[in-house]
Amino acid sequence: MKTPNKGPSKIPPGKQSADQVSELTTNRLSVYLRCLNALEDAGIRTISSQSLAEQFHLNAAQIRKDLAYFGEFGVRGVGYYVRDLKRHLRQILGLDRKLRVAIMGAGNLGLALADYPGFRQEGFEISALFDNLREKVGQQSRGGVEIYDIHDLKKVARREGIRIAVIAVPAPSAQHVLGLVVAAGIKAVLNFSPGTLQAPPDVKLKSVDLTVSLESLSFFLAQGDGEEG
Amino acid sequence: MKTPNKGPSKIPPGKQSADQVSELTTNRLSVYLRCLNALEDAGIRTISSQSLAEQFHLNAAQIRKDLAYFGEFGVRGVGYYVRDLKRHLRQILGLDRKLRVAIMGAGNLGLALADYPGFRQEGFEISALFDNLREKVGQQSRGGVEIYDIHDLKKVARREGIRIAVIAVPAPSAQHVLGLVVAAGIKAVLNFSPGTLQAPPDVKLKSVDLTVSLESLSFFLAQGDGEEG
DNA sequence: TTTTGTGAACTAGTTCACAGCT
DNA sequence: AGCTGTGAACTAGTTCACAAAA
Repeated sequence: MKTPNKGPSKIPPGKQSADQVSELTTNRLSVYLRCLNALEDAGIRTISSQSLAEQFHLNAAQIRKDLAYFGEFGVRGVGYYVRDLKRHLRQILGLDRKLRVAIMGAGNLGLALADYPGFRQEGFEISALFDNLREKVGQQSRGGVEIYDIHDLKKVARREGIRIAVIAVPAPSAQHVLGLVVAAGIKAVLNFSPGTLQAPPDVKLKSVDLTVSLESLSFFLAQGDGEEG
Repeated sequence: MKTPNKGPSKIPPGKQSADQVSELTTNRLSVYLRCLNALEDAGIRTISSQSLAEQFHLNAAQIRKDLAYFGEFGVRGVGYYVRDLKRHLRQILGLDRKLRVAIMGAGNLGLALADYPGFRQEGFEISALFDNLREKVGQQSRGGVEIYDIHDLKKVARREGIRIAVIAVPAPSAQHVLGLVVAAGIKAVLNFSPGTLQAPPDVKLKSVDLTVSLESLSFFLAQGDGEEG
């Protein structure tokens, strides 16, 4: 037995044990889903972890292990049915329903994200932009996303059923805006502002720090310039 | 023995051993640098790893260990001199010179990134946008970044001394554009298009995958919805 | 035979705890 | 005394390798 910890109940076949699954694993599930989409478009019906790994430069054992956290989706001697596994992954990732997203900040970045086609796929819908500038409120993005006054966040979020907020405001307002988002009952936040934000423990905050990314590239270049001639 | 490779020479005090430093460490160096900037603005001259850790929710031992890869910057009994450590970090990260950046793709996202203020700080300069649409070439972003024809990448990159490319083109063209970037001799790439790209081993490719980030939030919400009432 | 699912081994990353410097 | 720098202990994550299923 592998789990001596958890009291009496062994986890049933339809597991969903969730908490002990690392974020690295769940991120990879997204990647697998994308691979499966490509395979299905190519007319492939069935795939082994081995060949999935080869085609997309992954590790076969890791794929199997990641999937095993959530159930037994494969068939020994065969592999995985593409359509089946896709359905399971979409269900695990919560993509089997429409998820509504608000973007905080209707500046350059916010407007770009509102119309970003990658956000539209797989069940996400950008429902609203929010800003505090009078002249922006009432306008809409090129793609047709309405800009609301940030003070109406709670009302609009409730009405539209918004579950995710994207923070694309200048760094100095980010913590304040996060506070408004949390107060509106939104539990999942994707933050693009640089620097660390403080969120309550029941709120999932994921940050994309463009400064850190760029500086990491700078480090790489500095190494190359220093060493080899 | 785990490292039978590295011959005799122990690394000298001015280390810079680079390769064996993990990316997690170098990413944290960026974070430390940002913290130090804040401290200096606040007029703090000296800081211990302990209080740096407390103020910014980090681990003191990890800070010390991260810094120790690159030298001995602290003073026992005192801590680190803020200004000094800042200078060292900027030098380690290669931020002690201007780094020129090109953005591939003058769509919504590319234009937003071109004018993104976070990119301008710490020695980065957005020198050019590139697109393949005739009507965009010759225009410029609101912030004044010129849009060039993507076929002139090699020429412009050489002339302007561009060291970093940001890929903000639609997913289907991303691999092709990466090829052009590599052919232009650019060795560091920040990719915003979803999906995996293949780059030669001497090119550093860092990807920001917005789809994966959003789906990770979706997973979190799905867990919450499933479990608790 | 093929390929999964998974314990065991391994590798990487983090935190502890303390010797030694100031 | 106070704090760094660092080996040792610990924790997390990955890969191996094989028994069991189809």
